Amino acid sequence: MVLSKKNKRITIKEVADAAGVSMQTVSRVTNKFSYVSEETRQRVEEAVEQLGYRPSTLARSLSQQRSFTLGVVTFGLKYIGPSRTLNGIADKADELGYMLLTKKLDNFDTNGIDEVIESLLARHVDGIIWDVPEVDENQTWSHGIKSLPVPIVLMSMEQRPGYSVVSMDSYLGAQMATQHLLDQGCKNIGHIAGPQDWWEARLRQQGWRDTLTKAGMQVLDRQWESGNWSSASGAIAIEKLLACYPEMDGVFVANDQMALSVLSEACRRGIKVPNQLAVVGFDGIAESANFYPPLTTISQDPQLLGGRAVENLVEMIQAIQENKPTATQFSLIQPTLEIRESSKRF
Amino acid sequence: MVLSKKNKRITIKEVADAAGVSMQTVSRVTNKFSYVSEETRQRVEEAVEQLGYRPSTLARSLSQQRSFTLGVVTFGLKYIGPSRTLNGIADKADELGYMLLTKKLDNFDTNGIDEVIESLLARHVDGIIWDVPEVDENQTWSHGIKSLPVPIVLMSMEQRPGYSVVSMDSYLGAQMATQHLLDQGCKNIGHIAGPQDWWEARLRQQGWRDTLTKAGMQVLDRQWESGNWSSASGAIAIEKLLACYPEMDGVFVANDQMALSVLSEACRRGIKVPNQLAVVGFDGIAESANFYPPLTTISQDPQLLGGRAVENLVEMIQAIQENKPTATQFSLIQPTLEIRESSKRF
DNA sequence: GTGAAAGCGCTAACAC
DNA sequence: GTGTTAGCGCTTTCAC
Repeated sequence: MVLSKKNKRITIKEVADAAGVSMQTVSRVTNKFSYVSEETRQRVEEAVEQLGYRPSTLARSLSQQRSFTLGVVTFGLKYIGPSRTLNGIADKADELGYMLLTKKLDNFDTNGIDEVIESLLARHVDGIIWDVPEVDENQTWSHGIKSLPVPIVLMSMEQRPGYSVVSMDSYLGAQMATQHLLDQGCKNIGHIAGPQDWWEARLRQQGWRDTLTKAGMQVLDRQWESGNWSSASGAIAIEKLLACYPEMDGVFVANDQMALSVLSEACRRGIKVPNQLAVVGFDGIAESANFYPPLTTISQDPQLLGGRAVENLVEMIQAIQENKPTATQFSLIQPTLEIRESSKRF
Repeated sequence: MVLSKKNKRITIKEVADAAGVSMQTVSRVTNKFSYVSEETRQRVEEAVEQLGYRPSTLARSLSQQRSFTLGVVTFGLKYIGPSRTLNGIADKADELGYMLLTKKLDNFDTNGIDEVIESLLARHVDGIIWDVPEVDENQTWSHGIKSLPVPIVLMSMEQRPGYSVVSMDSYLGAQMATQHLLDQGCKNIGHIAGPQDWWEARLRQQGWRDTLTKAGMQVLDRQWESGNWSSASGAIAIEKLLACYPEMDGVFVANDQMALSVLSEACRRGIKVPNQLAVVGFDGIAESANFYPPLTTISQDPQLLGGRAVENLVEMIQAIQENKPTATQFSLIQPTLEIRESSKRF
């Protein structure tokens, strides 16, 4: 294959010349709207066809000061959660006529943030979706980005004034999970949490704790352990928990990957699930329905989550275009309880 | 938050005026290279700092006819495999100074293809990575894209003249898996395949079949079933297989998700893994180490796969810049056998 | 070393 | 309806 640098783009000017009209007229034809006589339109369309002309969105972006491109910053794309969200973002962006410029962040160090944002702005994105979980309270965000020239939607964070945020209601989900275990007659409900510097992990733990307290049970430190979301860490956590809290008859695990290890360990030790130990996970990954036994879980819809973020962002972009004030929103997406055999005692 | 349309960008001209130099000189400073007197450089840098000037990559792309942006077209981003590959692509792109314009394809209908490619070209990507599995032999690709103005790297496809392709050696992996089962003393080795219109699914099946044949065993139709990669489909497949091929003492499953269901079903029926049924999966997803029992699998490194695609693409881009001929490459990435308890009979 | 002019491909604003 | 002019923000080329 020999591609030469010379492989020149057909420009609007060439089309104009070929059709014997001005560039403006060609522009009018390719952008629909504004009237052009049927005859002229025909001639232009022919020229376009013949020359194989494709308008340059890039040039248009520069001239219009609008790129119809959104910047998306994600974290941990190699995990299933974030990529499902990205999938939701991509679908909705497509639907609304935007493309995605994606960038991943690998660690939470503050330096990278500016750089990432700059690289997106340099390419004139119309808005930014920030899907990097907040770790270590306020460390990550709130940082320096006081005044961005484009709107931004933050994902999976606490509500904060001046920003649009889209999050899943982890606290509610945790309550639903724990209450479900109580309803199943569990008397000693443990918890395997996510990394404690993640906001969502803390929320899930709090939901568990509060629900037990409200039910008049006390919560001891030996009743919970934390992992790092991975199955491997779940395996370690459940071992410790079984040792420290042997009377445990139900456990709420902060994500499905870790719950998988709980089920595996139960199998290995001959602990009967759900009768000796009822298990509830969180996330609702597709595979959880085929764990053994099938896992009861708090199911969230990342498609919806990502879609909502795009909707909010595009709303803001449009408001700016029309010089209206942009209202920030806080969207809390509700999870649902998916009851399966791992917890069904009756 | 009130963002106004007026939120103007600082341009190179403003910096030039502030520093009392020409635009050209500012450009020389921001782009390093080419000499500028130390004194002038200082003044310019100060002005840049003070005004908060950030060069517009967009404008530069137009003027240089080079965007340092790669287009990536993926399929099934919601699954873990494709997103791990995307992750690898993102990492390497970052390393080499490119950004990613991502687009997802949802179905294999040919119409969408042109449109997707056009939308990338309209934004002047320097090259394209096409990570859409080939379904229905030749249907998807080979199509109309006779002559793209930019280089492209195809992923997970057969070698084809005139194109650079990066694929995993599924055939080899399948052979390794099957041979391993033979080595463990299995006499009746079944297979759960992926969807038969996927190239990789066919390869994996062929590797299994050929290995058995070479070992002097015959392969009957009732020895295999196919699913659609999902755990749910794996559950159905293993049920059928157990019914039709009851003497089966080993099974090679085309991906880990489906293998999960095999393990679950075995557990449910009290079939001992690996002694009554040895199981080998494919992909090496992180969770497979925490299945019960831990799954032996053919592990592939999507990070490496994606990275290689970017490397090849960037090489081609650079060759074009330097007006050298671009050589196409076919890269086959080798998988490895990860032996765990699900197959370890001795 | 530094600057002026032309151009990348398109559209907004205003003429006619 | 259609054309002209002047940018969008930068780089390239060629003077000086």
